[in-house]
Amino acid sequence: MSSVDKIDLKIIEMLAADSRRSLADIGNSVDLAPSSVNERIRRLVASGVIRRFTVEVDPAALDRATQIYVWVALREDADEGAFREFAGTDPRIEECHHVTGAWSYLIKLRLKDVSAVEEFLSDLKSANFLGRSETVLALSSPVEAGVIPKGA
Amino acid sequence: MSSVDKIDLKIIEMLAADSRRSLADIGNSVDLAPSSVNERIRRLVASGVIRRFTVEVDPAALDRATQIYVWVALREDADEGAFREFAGTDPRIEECHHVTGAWSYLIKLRLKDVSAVEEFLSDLKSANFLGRSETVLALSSPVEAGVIPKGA
DNA sequence: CAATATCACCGTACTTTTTGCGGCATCCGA
DNA sequence: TCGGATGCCGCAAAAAGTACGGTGATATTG
Repeated sequence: MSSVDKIDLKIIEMLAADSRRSLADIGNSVDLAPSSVNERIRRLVASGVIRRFTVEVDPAALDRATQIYVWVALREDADEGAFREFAGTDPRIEECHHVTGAWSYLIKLRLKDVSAVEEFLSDLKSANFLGRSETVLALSSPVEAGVIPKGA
Repeated sequence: MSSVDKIDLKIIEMLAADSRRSLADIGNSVDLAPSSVNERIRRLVASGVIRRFTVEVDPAALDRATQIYVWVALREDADEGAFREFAGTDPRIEECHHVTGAWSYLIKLRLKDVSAVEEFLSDLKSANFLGRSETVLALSSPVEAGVIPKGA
């Protein structure tokens, strides 16, 4: 079994904080030789526990400083498969969840500014997805992660 | 001014997809010498455009496969500063936004399972933050990022 | 308009890190 | 108790990252 033990967890934590740390450096913290740390990381990646090495970027630098949530009820006749496809492709959509409650989907957007919301909604509408929707703006975010551009 | 030109953007994209790509490899794609790519990355990090090198982890491996949104209205007498402090510290909270609309905060949680929601709400309550709340479960997520553990 | 300063890039030499692999101890199952 | 696996180690080779002086283009200024 691929268990992810205490040491793996510590390694993951260190990599999450700074994935450029050297194997020797990490090895020091977990009391393992560099080659052993390497082997563990290799296994974590191979088993899919670590999905990818990446960078976290300042949203403002990418013109995506504005965070917006949109509750969506799809049209009765909407092609739900096509909608999911659209959601996965559109770079403005950071998250999209099928949710409990009165609405069917919750979409999280990252946009340049609030004026871009209108364009997004009109895109949804012209693709015949949109029944009703409700938009919520994030005014400030005590806890927020940076952006990580979607994989190609 | 720190502009982030076309080339920087491409570099960022490549690093986002795989931050372990070699400078030589990246250099090939943007037609720059390794040392030049290095210099650009150094500047992107120094200027804060790239916030950190990190890893994206499978939520399930960290026992955080369940995504939950909680609308929160703070108690009238709640210490808002303390609440923000709490939100920033609690590892269960992935995001916390002050939002427009009927509720004051929108919190995104990553938990082991739905049963952990109750515990979270009771924590909020016993810290005297909670006025009213409404919980929304994510059933499935067409678009979802992996977890990136908060920095220490 | 010419002299000069600045900037980004390049190539090379140097250092550090990663990677591959044989060998060894330990733990488990037969 | 006897394999057999598993995880770790250390070393050597390969690769990657880093530092830096030099160069040409572009911008600045007298």
